[in-house]
Amino acid sequence: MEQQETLGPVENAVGYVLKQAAVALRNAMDLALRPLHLTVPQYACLELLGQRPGLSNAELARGVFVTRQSMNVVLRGLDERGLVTRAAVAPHGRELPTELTTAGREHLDAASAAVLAVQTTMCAGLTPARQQALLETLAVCIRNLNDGS
Amino acid sequence: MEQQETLGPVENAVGYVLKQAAVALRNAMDLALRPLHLTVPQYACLELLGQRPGLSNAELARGVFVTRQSMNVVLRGLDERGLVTRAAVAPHGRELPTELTTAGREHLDAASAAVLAVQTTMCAGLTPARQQALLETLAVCIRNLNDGS
DNA sequence: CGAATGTCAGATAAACTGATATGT
DNA sequence: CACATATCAGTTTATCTGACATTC
Repeated sequence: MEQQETLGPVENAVGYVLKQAAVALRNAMDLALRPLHLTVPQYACLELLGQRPGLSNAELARGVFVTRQSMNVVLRGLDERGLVTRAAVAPHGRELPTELTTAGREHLDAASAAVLAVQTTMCAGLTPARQQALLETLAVCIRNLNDGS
Repeated sequence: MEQQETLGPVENAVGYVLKQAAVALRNAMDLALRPLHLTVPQYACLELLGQRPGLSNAELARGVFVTRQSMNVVLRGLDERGLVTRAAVAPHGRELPTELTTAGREHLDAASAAVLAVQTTMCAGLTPARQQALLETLAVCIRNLNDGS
């Protein structure tokens, strides 16, 4: 197996490395969340709800950058499992505010700890300054990409 | 000192920002490659083949971090469109070396230019030193994540 | 035999677009 | 009416696991 040969331009492209990092992170999070039977999108939804209770489907969708339709699927799954509750009637418009149940809160706490561990692993050996620089540089990249579209 | 509460912890998590950047990049690349009727995995395969002609399916799969099965699908698509050719008989074992056709090379050249433009857009305003730091920091993250699994 | 490879088949996850109904 | 929301339905894309034959 010739894994560590000469590194061509491919391996040095920012996009390539960025994708690789995202995939590795995704896999690690999947693994960490599997014991809790949560997918990454489900976790993201719970986390957002934990910080901002009462968000509606459309608001959650915007918060995680997916369509309302995608978030609807996630939300229904969480609802069926009793991790969230949705208001039966809409207090305003068609918005159905969603909140964590006790079970949902417990799942979220466990999941948060697992995800934090992943993040700690990922950033091992990086000084706080370097982590901050990573955050800021990525923020610039995101803005650059989204401005164009 | 009071942090402004508009940004919750979610938006400051490294994983969150990393995913966001990867999604934004993916969308931008999809857009850039659409006129060429190439998906991102197909482009990645062409790029790798351009730099290392004669790679087999399994080797290509390892190069872009997907399974043999996934790469097989990509490769078949490219073969049917006449962008790559695969040896009819295996010179060694079961490996079927793959190479770009003339049309494949042309597609690759156009795709490379489009992808480079995306990358340039993404990194606008970043000094070479900051780009380099981004690459190195991400490399550390990748290593940290993969060592654990 | 054991290991790597190519490939067929089916399953899944996570997103999408389109259409429809409802409420302000 | 315009607009935002919820949700149903169908589709797409990119992956995966499992199985099997082949070849060194």
